[in-house]
Amino acid sequence: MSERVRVRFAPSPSGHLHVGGARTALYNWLFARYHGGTFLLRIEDTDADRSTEASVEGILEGLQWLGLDWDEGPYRQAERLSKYREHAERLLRTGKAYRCVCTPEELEGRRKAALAAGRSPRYDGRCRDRRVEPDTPGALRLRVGDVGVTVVEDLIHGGVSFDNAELDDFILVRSDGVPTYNFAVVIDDALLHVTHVIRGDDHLSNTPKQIQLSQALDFPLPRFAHIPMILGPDRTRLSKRHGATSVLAYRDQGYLPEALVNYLVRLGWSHGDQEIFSREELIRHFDIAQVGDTPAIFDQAKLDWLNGHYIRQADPKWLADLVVPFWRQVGVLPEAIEARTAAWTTGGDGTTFAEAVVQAFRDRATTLAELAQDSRFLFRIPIEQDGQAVDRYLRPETLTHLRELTDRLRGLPTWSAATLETLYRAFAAEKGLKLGDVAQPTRVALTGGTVSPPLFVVMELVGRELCLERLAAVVGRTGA
RNA sequence: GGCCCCAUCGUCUAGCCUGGCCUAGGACGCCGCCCUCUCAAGGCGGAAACGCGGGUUCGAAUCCCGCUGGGGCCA
Repeated sequence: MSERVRVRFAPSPSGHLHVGGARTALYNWLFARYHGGTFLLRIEDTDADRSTEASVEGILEGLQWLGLDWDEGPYRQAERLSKYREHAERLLRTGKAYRCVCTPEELEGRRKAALAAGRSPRYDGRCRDRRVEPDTPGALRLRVGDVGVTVVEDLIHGGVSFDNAELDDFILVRSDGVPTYNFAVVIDDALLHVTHVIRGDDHLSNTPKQIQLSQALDFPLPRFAHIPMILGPDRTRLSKRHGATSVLAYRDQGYLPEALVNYLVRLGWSHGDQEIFSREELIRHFDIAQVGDTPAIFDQAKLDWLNGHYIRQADPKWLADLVVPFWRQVGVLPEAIEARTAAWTTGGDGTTFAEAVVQAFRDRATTLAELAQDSRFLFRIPIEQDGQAVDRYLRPETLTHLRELTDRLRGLPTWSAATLETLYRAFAAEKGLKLGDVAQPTRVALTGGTVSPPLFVVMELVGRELCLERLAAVVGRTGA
């Protein structure tokens, strides 16, 4: 490829950045980075009724979070209206386009009639040769020949041909002066020197029209790559009713951007058997020609697995910072974290309290939200008791043992996972018990449930003071 | 309705272009075992797919046609 690659992501700001759009952006971004080209961003906001500034901001935020940095833009179509007008006038002058004075109501009526009569609901071309005064209001239509075929040379689908007779004289500019999608896209892609149009499959049917238009305008044709869509579990186009589709919603649930990127890139593309890709590897290996042509179903379970993987791989320091807002969501305030951090002396290897927590809990969390929820009992806040666990593990005979253990814990010289384990093992051996016979009841007393990281790590993290308090509450004694 | 796209385990996919190496490979999920103070993580193992029908060929998941099914675009 001798020409300098220029690609674009062109969302319309009528909603959030959803995972389908994110994948399209990602493929464009990777294509640009692989070729050392330019990735530009364009906001398709000609539809003022449906476009919102909040949506623009959300889209930019989502892209930034995913690490998809753009080199140019964001361009806004709403600020480029004069360019569309200019080229519309040119088409009108050269006779490539004509003014159509049919009203929307008339068109709708004829469309219905055609459908009822079993004919195709295409525009019948009745204004094509009608002579109208230059300033007559009305829509602008492209004059499309009805012989021959238009072939889309697609990087993913190969040559796809459309009968020109199937194309009608589509509208370029509505009677209210607003350019249509197909018109604005062609103008902008040409004016911005876009070399490759990488977009969703749903635009494949629009492409012959855009090719016709490019030719009428004497614009060079970009290359096309129409990537298959992402579907929901019911095999229909992914939408809100399939649950979270917004990129920022995944962020807010505690997914890591690298996990989402890794998941999305593999949805429709593969590189042998490799599942995990660093950003550098993606840039090195991503080949648009390797993108498959079959639609893919979004699978939350696999995303969860990847997210868990990335959480386990992540630098604990970085994770510890990320988890703070999630703790807040489950009622752990920053002051509580600060207090624990200040009191945290064990370890001595320089790891902070939060880092130690992350290391202890990350093997069993798929999201940061889950990690925060699982670890909230470490703080001095009311904890939920699992009634079944209490009934099962905190029976009178075990409480006797816990009472004795409490006394020994109070006198333990050094409060660390290692010394605690030694103490517990010695106690169990002395009483002829299995470790689990005393470990599980202790776990229930401290955490409220039967599931946690290794007990002695948990005890170290909870700290002697709070451990003794919670044990005392359970064995029915006060005063630690 | 017309046109266009698509069709390998439940899901993501390798293989298809350039037929034989496919007893169809990997991953997620699921099931089992190991590890073990619980749950995970990790390790090991298992069940699980070429939509159907015709061709072409010595031979087809791979090429061709049809059907069926799904998706999309036209409003």
